[in-house]
Amino acid sequence: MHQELRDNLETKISITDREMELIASHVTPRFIKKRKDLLVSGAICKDFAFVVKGCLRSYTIDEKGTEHVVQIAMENYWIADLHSYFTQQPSQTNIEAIEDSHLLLLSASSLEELYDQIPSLDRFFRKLFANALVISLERMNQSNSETAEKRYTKLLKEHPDIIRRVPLLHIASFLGITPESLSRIRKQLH
Amino acid sequence: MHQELRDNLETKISITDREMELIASHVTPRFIKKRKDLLVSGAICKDFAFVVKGCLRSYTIDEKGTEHVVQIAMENYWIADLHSYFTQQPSQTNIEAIEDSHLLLLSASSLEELYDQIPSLDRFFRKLFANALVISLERMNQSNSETAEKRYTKLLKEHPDIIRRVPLLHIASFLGITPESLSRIRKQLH
DNA sequence: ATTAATACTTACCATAGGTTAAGTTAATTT
DNA sequence: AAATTAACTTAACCTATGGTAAGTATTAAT
Repeated sequence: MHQELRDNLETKISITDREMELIASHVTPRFIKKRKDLLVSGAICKDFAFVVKGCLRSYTIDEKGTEHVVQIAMENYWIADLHSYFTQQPSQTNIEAIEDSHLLLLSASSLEELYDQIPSLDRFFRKLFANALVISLERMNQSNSETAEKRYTKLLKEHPDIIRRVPLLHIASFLGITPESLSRIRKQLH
Repeated sequence: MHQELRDNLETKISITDREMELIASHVTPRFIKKRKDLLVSGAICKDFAFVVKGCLRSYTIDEKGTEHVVQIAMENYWIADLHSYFTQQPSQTNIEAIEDSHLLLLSASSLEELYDQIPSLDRFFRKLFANALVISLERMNQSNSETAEKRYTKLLKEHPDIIRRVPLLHIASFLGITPESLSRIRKQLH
């Protein structure tokens, strides 16, 4: 269970056995059933979740009641409402399991302690956030420069796993279009 | 000239005089005239630029030759093509001064050295990238959930400085619409 | 197995924003 | 200060995507 986390950390930093024990002692395993919530908007996002197995989405709900998917996280991804997590203010975001999922939860206070005891964790998350930022800016740019059809075909090519495992209505929302539009786009692509 | 940078670092970490001297020795001042390029696509993004004074934009150009503004940076902001900077691969992005600007440039190799000599810089950039990520995800979400008019009025309210100092055509592009559309929106708002 | 809920599709009409084109205003350069 | 270039506006028309509604298919619950 902790091995996946260790492997993930070791993609960016090196970790000693002692350090890993310390990290493991701060992390809480959590199983969550499909369609159950890890976070509901209004609550404070207590934990940064590392996905050992499964699939989750974070999303907001606008005034009209429409959902907007912010992030889709599968194995070896991290998911949270970072704004709420960092500030410990109420979340605007919901996080829900798309499949039965195994998570490792790291609370904000635990992470603060770990930053002080294992300085390379600053480096790990510096790299993690920098990567995520590059991806987010690229996604924003695509949203401003490409049609929904191109965004879909690009996602299909680069993340076929998402297309396979995530319901179309959530993919549509992630792409910023309605399920009806994505259905039409798919049809045009035969 | 280095004081602005020190102040910026000290919003997130504390810095000793010795550390600041070391940082200063790795940083290159650069003056850039309005409408001149700091980075052209195809080149490798050598430097992370801290804006002491002035205003710049990063943007991509699509197949049709249309520009898409990715980032607008004014005083105390950092700007670069992060993907190119981290990987030292050719950039897809251009960076251009919107006003005559004073910058402090930090090369990728200098930054690597500094990370090893001043561990708290990992923490500084961890926080910087985390903040930027939160903002980028929020911007993406707005793009998926709000009309161009709402996005404009929100920008007007939260960043009146941008509206004042940046030409409308670049603001339009940043918002993901054409200058004609933004002009129409402005008219409707009287 | 049946029922109920969730996911997906289709079609028709509506609209925000894009495209084109022409003009005006403002900022630079000579 | 004239000339040039960049920035902004307006209007008529067009298109990608949204909204609504009704139906089918799939998955989950009883």
